[in-house]
Amino acid sequence: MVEDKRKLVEEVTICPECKGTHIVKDLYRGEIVCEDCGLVIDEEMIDYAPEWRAFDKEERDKKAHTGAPVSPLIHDGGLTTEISYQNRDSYGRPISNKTRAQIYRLRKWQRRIRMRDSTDRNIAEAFSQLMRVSSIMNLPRNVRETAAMIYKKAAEMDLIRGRTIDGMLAAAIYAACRQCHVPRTFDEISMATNIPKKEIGRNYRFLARELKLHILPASPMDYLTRFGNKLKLSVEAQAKAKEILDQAEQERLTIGQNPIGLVAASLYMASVLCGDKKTQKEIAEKIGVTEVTIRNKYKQLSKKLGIDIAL
DNA sequence: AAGACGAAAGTGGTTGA
DNA sequence: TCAACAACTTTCGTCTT
Repeated sequence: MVEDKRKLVEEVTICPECKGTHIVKDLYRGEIVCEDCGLVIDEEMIDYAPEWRAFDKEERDKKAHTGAPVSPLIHDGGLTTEISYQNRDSYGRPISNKTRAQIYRLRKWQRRIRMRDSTDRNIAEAFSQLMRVSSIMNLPRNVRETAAMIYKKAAEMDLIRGRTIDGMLAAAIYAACRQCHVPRTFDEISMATNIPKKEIGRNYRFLARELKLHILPASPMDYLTRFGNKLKLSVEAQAKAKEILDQAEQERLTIGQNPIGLVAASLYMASVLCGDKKTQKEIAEKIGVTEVTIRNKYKQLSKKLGIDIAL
């Protein structure tokens, strides 16, 4: 089940930073990394697979983007059968107890089969959306699979009814990212799915409660490399930021704090300390918190940790 | 003029009576 | 059920480089 997620990359063989040759593709985090110095060479791994899934030839033919489109309007073609609740035969005569019991069983199965159909359709719809979104977000395979599992379970427990497929899927993706320790922010998922942050959060809490997902609170560390890289911060500055976070965690300053805000603050401090300064505004924009939060957080950190970043 | 600062009011969620 | 609360955000006027 768990095979080695790190594979050697053929194309890039020499690290531009340290000239090392141990470049690995980390499928787990969706990054290409130098094992010697930790430089993330590329985090945007392109997925060339089609955005749809097919399980047999017929389905493949249907889903390929050539040929006539499948109309969403002809789901079941109106072919489901209703079994009447009046216990009378087609001549209007009452029917015997024995046949009545039989018909009762038939009705029961009919209901079950139809319900299966509808949740299957729901899941199929969600999965094609999942493939689209994970392509946009470059989600690693294990996250996609986790998201699919979470959604499937939710659908089978009938938790989707009354909520939108896309909304619940967004929450499942968020949960999967957290569970795999490669968290994305509500903002990032919101951008990719067009679902408001509010709704993702609400659905996520609902899912976590109903499915009893034991997900640990996200650590600021989980965001560090991704955001550090996004800001194009130097390797030293990223190491410095990690140092600051480590210290903060030891001093128990991180509990009950928004990990995103902490990462933003630590990156800001590190950027100043290492002479690779980024403005509060730039960091705020890239990471998705406000300048005010960065300010408050870094003031708090520098005071409690005794780190002076006088300019 | 850009960047940093911080006060004040608003937001959505949690908690505890 | 509702008010108090903690953590963040938005907005905005002011200071600093």
